[in-house]
Amino acid sequence: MTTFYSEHSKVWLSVDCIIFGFEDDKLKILIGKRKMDPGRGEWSLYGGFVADDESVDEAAARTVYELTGLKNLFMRQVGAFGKVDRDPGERVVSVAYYALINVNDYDDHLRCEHGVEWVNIDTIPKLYSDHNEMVAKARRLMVQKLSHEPVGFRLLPSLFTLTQLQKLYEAVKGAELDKRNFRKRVKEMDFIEKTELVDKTSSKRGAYLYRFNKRVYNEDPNFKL
Amino acid sequence: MTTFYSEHSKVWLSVDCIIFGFEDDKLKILIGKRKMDPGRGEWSLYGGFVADDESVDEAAARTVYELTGLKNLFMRQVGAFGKVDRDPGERVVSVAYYALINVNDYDDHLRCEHGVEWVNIDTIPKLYSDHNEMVAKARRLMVQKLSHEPVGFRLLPSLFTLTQLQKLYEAVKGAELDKRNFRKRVKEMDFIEKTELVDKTSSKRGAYLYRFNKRVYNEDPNFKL
DNA sequence: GCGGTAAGGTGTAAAGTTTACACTTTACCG
DNA sequence: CGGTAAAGTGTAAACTTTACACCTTACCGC
Repeated sequence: MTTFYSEHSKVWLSVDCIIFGFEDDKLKILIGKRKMDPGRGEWSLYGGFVADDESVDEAAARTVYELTGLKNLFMRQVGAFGKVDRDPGERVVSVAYYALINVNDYDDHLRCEHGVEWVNIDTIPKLYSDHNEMVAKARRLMVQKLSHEPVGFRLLPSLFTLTQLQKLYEAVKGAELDKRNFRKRVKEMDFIEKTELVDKTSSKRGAYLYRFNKRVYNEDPNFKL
Repeated sequence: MTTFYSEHSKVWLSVDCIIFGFEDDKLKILIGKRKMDPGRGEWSLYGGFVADDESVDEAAARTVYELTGLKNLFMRQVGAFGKVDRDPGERVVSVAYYALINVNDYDDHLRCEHGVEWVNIDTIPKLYSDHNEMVAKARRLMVQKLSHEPVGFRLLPSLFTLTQLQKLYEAVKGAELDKRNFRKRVKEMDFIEKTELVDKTSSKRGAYLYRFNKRVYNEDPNFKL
């Protein structure tokens, strides 16, 4: 508030992305082995630098797009990570973001091209620099968000069964949920709409498919799971 | 993950601080009129630049120390604010932090020297750049934090009456609370200890002073108000 | 010294929310 | 046509939250 810009030093600013997916009843994130120094070969989040002509949010969205080809994802900032020595080479401050994707939307060839893998959130290896901290904070924020806003659907296909939804929330909360209590709550939320469609891939009998209706949600935005 | 640092541009990185205090039963923050261009004369948060040899967290703590002379405050990051044009002059990305202080600890001469004022959180004027956004987000996070962790005490003297504590939480929640229900909850939290001391400044009868005992809290860290 | 005043301090019952719990249905498969 | 495996359904007890009113104390002014 008292000095001129030019007296101060600039820093490199990067973004790192924690991309959450839900597969085999497990929460997972995308990580890969670093292809550049420093830290070549270490497990790492996918990231990039913030360019002159884009906001930090835009840089994060672009980075996720480069990796996945997906746009308009649900993304939120995790925070800025700014320890002096967090990057062994230079002073780089990084802003972490998390994103929610439906794993089916992510082309597997594209995934392999970038050399990233889905790894269970509970068994993340040691990551480059402070990336484990980023993941831990992202997870806390994500759990909080999914409990109070209807964004968990972003991790599922647009049509899903109640069992799928329950397994998702069990993975998020790290605890088993009671089927009857879970369904009771879902029934009270009118914006989780039952369709006439039935999924038979995971049971002989078949389960009704449900859908999240954003319009209906906006009329009475109350969510809790 | 694929390129070298030198191909990218650097940015100036600043910190901006939302300093919360509690005075006259109201939540307030410190703001001042900008003393530099661009934006000279506009209401603004107090901020500063991140130096080479300090982390972003350290820069925020130093900035608050410069302003208030206080150390070891409760501080949390609000987030990075990185729109391209958020600063009319140059590309500056700012990381916002909030801090909790007991207004009595802040020397009023020092406050005047820096030309900052306590302003009621509900009547913040238009601030410079994106500072209103920062304040809004800081407030959300602070309210959340104070509801689930015993940090509200940081806004009060180390000895406080239950009426003071209740007024604080009423200000935080923006709603009146029931005195009997409030005290019932407080009584269940053993780490809020009654002393034998009595405060007579705000009533003829006098009210017992209480104290937050961190040790006892750590043995059974459960807080909710 | 006594009545007014203004803040401090206290318990209980009703409403609402959360939890625990077990059996029937369906359709495929062998 | 019996076995199997997932889908689907209701109720009662425990717990939490809310609503609510009166007595106490000590100072002040008369």
